[in-house]
Amino acid sequence: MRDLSTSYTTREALLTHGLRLFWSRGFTNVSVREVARAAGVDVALISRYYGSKLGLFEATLHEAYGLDGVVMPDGAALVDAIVQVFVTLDRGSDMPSVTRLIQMNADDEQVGHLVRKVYDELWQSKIEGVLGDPSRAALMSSAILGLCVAENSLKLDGFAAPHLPHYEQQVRFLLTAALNFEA
Amino acid sequence: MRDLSTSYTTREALLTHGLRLFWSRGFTNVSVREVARAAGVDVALISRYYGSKLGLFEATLHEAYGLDGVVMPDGAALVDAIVQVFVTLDRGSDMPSVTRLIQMNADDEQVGHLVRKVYDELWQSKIEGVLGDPSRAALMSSAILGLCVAENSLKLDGFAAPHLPHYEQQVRFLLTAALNFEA
DNA sequence: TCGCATAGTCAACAACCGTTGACTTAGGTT
DNA sequence: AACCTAAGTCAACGGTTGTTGACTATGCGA
Repeated sequence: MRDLSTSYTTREALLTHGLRLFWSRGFTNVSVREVARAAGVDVALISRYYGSKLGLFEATLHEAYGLDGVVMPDGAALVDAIVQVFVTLDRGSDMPSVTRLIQMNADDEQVGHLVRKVYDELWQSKIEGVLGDPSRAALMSSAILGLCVAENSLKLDGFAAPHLPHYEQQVRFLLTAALNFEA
Repeated sequence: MRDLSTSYTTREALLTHGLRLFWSRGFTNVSVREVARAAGVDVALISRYYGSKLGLFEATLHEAYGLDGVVMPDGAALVDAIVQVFVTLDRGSDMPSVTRLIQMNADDEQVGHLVRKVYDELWQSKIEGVLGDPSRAALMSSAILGLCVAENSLKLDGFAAPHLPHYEQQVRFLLTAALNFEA
């Protein structure tokens, strides 16, 4: 049987709802009281179990991106993989997007540092490992970020409708261009 | 002689310091008390003169981007113009960058709407007017945004040092690529 | 000189923030 | 049964937020 001890359930509930809320509205815009209310538990339990609000946030980071060892293909397949993860997977899914995470938490210095570390460990370093060239990898990252910001934050007309056939084509185009960059 | 009536000076001081602070740390992360302290005036004067915190923010938007009618060139010169405004002008200058403004205020829905409107009026619609193609214009915007986010928010290694000769080259490359996008 | 509108000061408001410590309750072990 | 550890509850702390209204001071026109 599954372990139904209350402590486990509470911790998990806090983690789940913290994840959902932090990712939808950013760290600073979500209060611990709100997370606790969503999880149906007392506020004090957050401090008890995760030490602090930041502790809970860090836990959600590990929960979301902690252990998966994503293997990056190279060449044109790299573009496919990125498109799949950043476009197909992120869109319409509950799974939090790293790029969305970045743009939602650009305001807080402390959190921004954490987020940056996650992005680097999860994507930047891997893309760099595949491409070999840090400069080109950085350009690819910026292309990814730009597309995400344009869509989520700026809500540009061209990107506003996710079902548009243009979108994936655009993403693919820009990524391929960045991939072929020569310094 | 210059008009030295106190009311004018106070309004201007609030506007100036509000501009500086809002642009450096975002709307939500700056308190009205902080702006008032920087301006050397009482907090209540913000509500008096600008109605509310949001009112002051709107005023700073108009102050920064209100009246200048930027004329956009076309073709390759468009890339030059964008590079000049978004890279050369923004960097190291006190003049607030629109892209920086966008990324700093992505968290607040109310402010985000204002910021988006400013960006569209100031750049997106103009780029679109020059290129004719909304899809390509959106792609250029996303390229611009990505470069800005990669540099300011993510602080990627490749972009961390503004004096790097690579940077302008990268910007130019990605913008040109987006410019040549064909749907 | 008498108002009077405006500028500026001050204290307080109600609401929210993250965090803490004392408390009661329950479960399992000796 | 007695004990003890852990879980959960509750109220309060000190701090910050944006905003308001009553107050005084100043300068200008009648």
